[in-house]
Amino acid sequence: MTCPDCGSTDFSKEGKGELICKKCGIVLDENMIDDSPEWRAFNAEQREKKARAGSPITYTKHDMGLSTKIGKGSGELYKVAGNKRAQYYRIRKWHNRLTKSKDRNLGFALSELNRLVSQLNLPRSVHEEVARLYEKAVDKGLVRGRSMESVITALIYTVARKQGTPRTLDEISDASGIEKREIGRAYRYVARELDLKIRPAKPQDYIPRFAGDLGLSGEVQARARRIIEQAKEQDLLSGKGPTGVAAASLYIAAVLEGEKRTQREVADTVGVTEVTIRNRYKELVEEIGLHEVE
DNA sequence: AAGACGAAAGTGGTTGA
DNA sequence: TCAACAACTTTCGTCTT
Repeated sequence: MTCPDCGSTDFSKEGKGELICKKCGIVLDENMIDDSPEWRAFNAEQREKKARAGSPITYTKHDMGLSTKIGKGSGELYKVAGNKRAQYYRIRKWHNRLTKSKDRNLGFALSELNRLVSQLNLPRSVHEEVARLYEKAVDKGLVRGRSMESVITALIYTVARKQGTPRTLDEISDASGIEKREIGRAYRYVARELDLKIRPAKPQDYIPRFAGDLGLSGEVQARARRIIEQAKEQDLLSGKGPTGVAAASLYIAAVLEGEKRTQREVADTVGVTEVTIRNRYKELVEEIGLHEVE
């Protein structure tokens, strides 16, 4: 940022809550929120002690921010009696080997997970859960013979759906660059092995996101939800793709609420074709008396 | 001219023998 | 492993606004 007055880039936070240009003295911002701690520390030890928040324990860091080591450096083990020493060395060697290879795997996989989560705009809870399950999958040796990426993407697919923020296979495939077929395979395999109960995605879960993408109001969303509810009561949805249903109900709701979008617009953002929208839409209009349009 | 509609043929995935 | 099947897509011609 540059000073609008003199073009200088040199600023100081004079006192608290004000941003001042060092060259011409103009006050650029006031009433800023002061996020520095209210306590003072005079050395590293005090800082450590007074800080109330450290980095949280998290599965998204491969060692949860903590890791185990047996004996620090070379000196530590001399405290152990001579005859046991060789044994401890061996234990340490293997411990290191095991955790190193697992760490490398996890480190790489989790950075990929990071990338995908942010690209797909998934909530933190999904991120955590996937990281947790991935570690479990590694421990069970499920990644062998499959690429880490495919397992990660499969888990994202599963968890996102389970937590009510589903992403379509297409979206995940686009973001990860992995074939839908491959994701599907890994997904079934992992779900079976890890004993994840998965139910088909609910059309409702797609509503908020796609409505947002289409710039539709809350009324339209509520309307779309009601349409889906009615359709479900009449058993119109079994076997139908949830995205198609979501798309059609959004389309109808938008028309009814006077915020019409074209079938093409809806189809493109949801990722189905106009034809599918039309088919669902026809069924819905027929079966539920939706003639309050005029 | 753009959007909506629908028929027909093609595709990928599930199911049941 | 194979064939049958339903859902969905692609393509394209026609109708409506």
